[in-house]
Amino acid sequence: MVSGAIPIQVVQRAARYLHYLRKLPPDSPKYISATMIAAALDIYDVIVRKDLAMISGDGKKKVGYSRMDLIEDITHFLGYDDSTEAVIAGVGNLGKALLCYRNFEKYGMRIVAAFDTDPCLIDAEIGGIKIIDAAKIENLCLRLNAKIGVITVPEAAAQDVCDAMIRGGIGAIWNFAPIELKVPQGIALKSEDMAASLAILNKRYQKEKNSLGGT
Amino acid sequence: MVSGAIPIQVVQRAARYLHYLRKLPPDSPKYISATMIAAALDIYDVIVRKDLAMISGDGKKKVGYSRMDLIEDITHFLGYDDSTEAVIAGVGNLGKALLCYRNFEKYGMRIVAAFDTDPCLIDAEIGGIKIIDAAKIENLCLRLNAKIGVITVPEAAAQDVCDAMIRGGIGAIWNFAPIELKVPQGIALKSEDMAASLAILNKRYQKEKNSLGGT
DNA sequence: TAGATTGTTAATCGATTAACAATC
DNA sequence: TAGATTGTTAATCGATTAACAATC
Repeated sequence: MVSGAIPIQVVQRAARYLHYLRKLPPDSPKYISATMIAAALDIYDVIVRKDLAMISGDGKKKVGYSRMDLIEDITHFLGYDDSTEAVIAGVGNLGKALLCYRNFEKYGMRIVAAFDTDPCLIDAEIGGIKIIDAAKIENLCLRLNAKIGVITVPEAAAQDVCDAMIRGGIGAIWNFAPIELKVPQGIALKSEDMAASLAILNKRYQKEKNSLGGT
Repeated sequence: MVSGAIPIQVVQRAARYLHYLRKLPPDSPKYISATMIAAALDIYDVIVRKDLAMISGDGKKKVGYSRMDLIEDITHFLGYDDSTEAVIAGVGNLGKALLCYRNFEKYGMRIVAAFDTDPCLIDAEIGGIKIIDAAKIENLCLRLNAKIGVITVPEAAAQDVCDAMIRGGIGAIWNFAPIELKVPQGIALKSEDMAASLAILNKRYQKEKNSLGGT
C-alpha cells in the first residue's frame, strides 16, 4: 500500500509469510489470523499485523485475512508477479545451480541468457539456455532488454562483468562473487556474502556452546 | 574483546573489513586508519572505530591500527582461525558448488563428508570427498565429530536431514533449502533465503526506477 | 453480549549519528 | 605546537514491544 520507505525487514518477513501461506493445505480455512502466522513463524504478532497492514491492508476484524487475497497481495508487494528478464554471467558450479533452478520465474526473474569465457562451454546449453561468449554481454543485454544481472564469475572478473552489464542497460545486480562491487548511483545491488553468513553461523554456534557451558 | 552480545551487524561488517584488509597490496603502510577503511567501504567512520574497539581494541591514536594485528584479530573474532568439521547433505548443483569451493577452510569450515540418496552418486568422489549414502548421516556425523551441517537437499527432504544431523551431534545448521527448518534450542541455524534476497533486489530496483521517474 | 481479532498510539530498546574529549 | 587520529558520551532515529481502542 505505502510506497514510501519500505524497511528491508518487512520485505524479508513478507517472503516468509508468503512461503508459509502457499504451503498451507488447500483445504485450510478461508481466513487466517495474524496470530496464527506469527505463532508458526515465531514472530511477534503485532509485527505481523503491522506488516500486513502495510502490504495488504484488508484484514477483517474478528475474522483475520483472506488467505487467497493475502497471497496475491504479498506476491505483488514482493514484485514476484511481474517477470523481469535476467542474464547470468559465469557458468561454473554455482552458475549451473542457479540456471537449473527454474523456480526463479515464480519470484519474478526469468533468465534469458548465460555467459562464460570458457570456449568449451560456449554454445553448449544448460537448463535450456545457450551459453554465450562473455564478450557479448553488453550487446546482448541491450538486445534482450535484460534488467537483472546475476554474477557468478570468479572474483577477478566480477567488476568487469558488472561494468559490462551496466553498459548493457542492466539496472539490478545480484552478486555472488566475494567482492565489493562498485556500481554507479541508480543501480540496485544485492550481494550474497558467504563468508559473512558463515561467520554469523559460527558466532551463533559459539554463543550456544558458551551458554551451555556457562550454566 | 567483549563476548556479551555481539550484534549481527558487527559480524557482517567485520567480514567486510577483513576482506578489504586482506586485499590491500602487500606494500601498503603498516598502519591504517578507521577513516580509510570507512571511506573504502562506504561506512560511517565512527562505526568502524566502534566495531574495531570491540573486535580488536588496539588502535593507536594519531597512527591508526596495525594492519597485520587487525587481520589477526578480526580473523579470530569471526572464528575463521579454528577449523570446525562440517558435512554436507545433497550433492546437486548447489551442493557440488559448495563442495568444490575449497576456500571455506579459510573461513573456519572443513567439509569432511558429503551425503546423497542417489545411488548413481554414492561412492563417487567430488572435490576429493567421497559421497556417502544419506542413511548414514547420523552415524557418520558422530564418528567424524562434525559440528556444522550444510543442507542443500530438496525442500521435501530438508527437515529429515536436519533432524538426522542433530541426532548425529551437529550443533550448527547452514540451510540452503527453501524451508523454515525447526531446530531444538541450543542449535545454531542460518538459512540462506534466495527468494527473500531476490525480493530485496527487486524492491531496490523498483525504488531506483521510481526515484528516477519521479524527478 | 462476549470474545477474538485488527489496528493504532505510546513506550522501550538498540543501532546509528553527532559532538567532543583525549592524545601522540 | 597543530593536526590527525582514537575513543567516549550524548542525541537521534528507527524498529520492536507493550498497551489499548475499535469492531464485527
